[in-house]
This record gives sequence, C-alpha cells and structure tokens, in this order.
Amino acid sequence: MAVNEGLSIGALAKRTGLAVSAIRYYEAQGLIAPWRNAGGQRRFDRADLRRLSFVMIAQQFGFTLPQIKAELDRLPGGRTPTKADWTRISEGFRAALDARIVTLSKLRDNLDGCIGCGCLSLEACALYNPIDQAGEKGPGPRYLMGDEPAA
Amino acid sequence: MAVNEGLSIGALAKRTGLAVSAIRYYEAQGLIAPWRNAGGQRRFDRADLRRLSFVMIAQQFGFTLPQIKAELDRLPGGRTPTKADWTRISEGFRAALDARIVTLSKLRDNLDGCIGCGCLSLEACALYNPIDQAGEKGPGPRYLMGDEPAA
DNA sequence: GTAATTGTTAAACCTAACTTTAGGTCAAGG
DNA sequence: CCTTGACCTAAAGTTAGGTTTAACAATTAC
Repeated sequence: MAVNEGLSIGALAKRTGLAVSAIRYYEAQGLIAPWRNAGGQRRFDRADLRRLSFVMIAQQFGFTLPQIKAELDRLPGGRTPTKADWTRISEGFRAALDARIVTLSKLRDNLDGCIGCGCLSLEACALYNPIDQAGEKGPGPRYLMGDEPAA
Repeated sequence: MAVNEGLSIGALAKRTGLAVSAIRYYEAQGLIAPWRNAGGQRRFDRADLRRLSFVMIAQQFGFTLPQIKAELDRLPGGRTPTKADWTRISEGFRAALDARIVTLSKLRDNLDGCIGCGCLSLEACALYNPIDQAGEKGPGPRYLMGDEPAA
C-alpha cells in the first residue's frame, strides 16, 4: 500500500504502448534496469517512462538498440536525469536526422538525372556512387524503410 | 567458343559487386532467371546486369525484395526491356523517395520543437504522433538507417 | 478461500537478406 | 594423373528486434 512502489511491467506497457515482452527484452539488452519487489516482480519508476520514450523515438530515427543504449549510458548515473540531460541527448538526433535527409535528397537528385536516360547502367549511372559508399557493414538485414512502394 | 554463351555467375558478381551467394539467393527469390549450360552452370545475359542494378538501387531506396520482384515482374516478358521500360519503373522510385523525405523532414521539425522543452513526455510530446501513425506492421526488425549515430 | 489476472523464466520461433558449410561436379593446366 | 579453381545443391547459421510458448508463482477481486 505504500504510495511509491513504482509501476508494474503491465502498467508501463499500457503507458508506453509497448508490449510487455518488448520491455523485458529491452531490460535484457540493458536499456532499462528495473528493481524487484518482495515477490520478484519488476518495478519501474517514472524516469523509466522517459527512457522508453527515448527508445521509441530513437528507433523512429533509425538507431539500433545498441546505439540507443550507448546514448542512454551517457545519462548521469545516481540521479534522475533532468530536462537538460535529455535536451543534450536530443541534439544528437537532430544532426543524424539532418544527415539522413541530405543523403536521401542527393539520391533523389541523382534519380532525377537518371529517369531521363533510363540507363541504370553499372558503368555510367550516378546512382552507383552512393551504393559504393554504403559498402559492406557485415551480414544481416538491411531493411531501410517502412514505407510502402509508391508503385 | 560461341561468342554468346552469356556470363557466368562469377563474372556477373564481379561486374555488379554482389556476392555470388547473393546472386544465387536472388534467383531463388525469383528476381532473375538464368538459364543453364550443358554442365548445369548458370548463364546470364546482359539484361540481367541491368536487373541487378535495379535491385541494388531499389534496395538503397528501401524496397524489400518481394516489392522489387513485383516491379520487375511488370517488365515485358519475351523481349529485352527497353530504356522506356526502365524509365517508367524508375518513376515509381521518385515518388517513394519524395514521400520518405517529407516524413523525415516532419520528424525533424517536431524534434526541433522538442529540443527546446526537453520533455520527451508520452502525454504531450509531438514526436509520439508519428509513432502512433507508424502502427504495428508485424514483428521483425525495423532497421531504418544505415547512418552512424551523430553522437 | 478461490478464481482470475498478472507476473516470472528459459527457450524456441519469427522475418529479411543473406552467408557459410558440407559434400560433390567439371574443366583447364602442368 | 593430379591439382586448382569455379561451379553446383541443400541445409544450417547470422543479425536485429522482438513474439510465442510452456510451466509456474504472486497478486487482486469477489
């Protein structure tokens, strides 16, 4: 009956819209660190709501969980993060996002040039330069986009 | 010794920069359909170079292989695709790409608003609207970005 | 007091887009 | 004849980001 027993995982799931399993998975990945009550159940405090908000937004922006963890690890330990802490971290987003927009715009401009010629030729097409740049970052999926094809 | 025996898979791999295993995988997915020589080895013709170019560019743009296959299936069967065929298909890219840029720009603008307040609050933050919009498209990875984090 | 809900774990499963491995064939060169 | 290198197949492994399942414990509601 104590007022400050923290949120259960189910409550947190409802508040964030995340699945309970996802929250447990995030804990396993080190993104959040709940404590346990007498019965062994996870208890979260309100700062964890904000951490999860951060995770969800960062995922929108295309960061992987390890990357997000790296950011979260830079929050001050020992005290609840302040607005200023979160603001500082948000600014990293801004730069990454800008870079992504620039990349896409370049890609589009190249495409505009190529629509005219219809070449898609390996030797000549400007669209291959970005591909070469992307290089090989190891195996695994390279799923880049949530959008449906316009076609 | 005939002049027109087509390219071997290794030659095609060198020309495209793709791994041999990737090309075989694409065949399994129905993206290309090489014929076989007397010894049972795959032989590709030059139009396949262009098909693979298309696949690589479409992947840059975030299309999945089934989506790309759907586009390729719309190429005329029975004859080598012309410039006009490829141009028609490229225009679909343009629209999809524009849409992606618009989405990202909105996201960035929202972020700009949020950096000031540092809230990242589930109740109030404008960044959650895009998340709600994205909805649930089923499980699996949602790896959106090749960029490194700016942080 | 008991039923229903919510929580716990570990392990298996899922998709996408490949790569790797194991075991075997085929052609060319020395 | 033997080795080297490119090719073949089928099946299993990889990564990310989870979900699902099974079997069980704790809490809550009546």
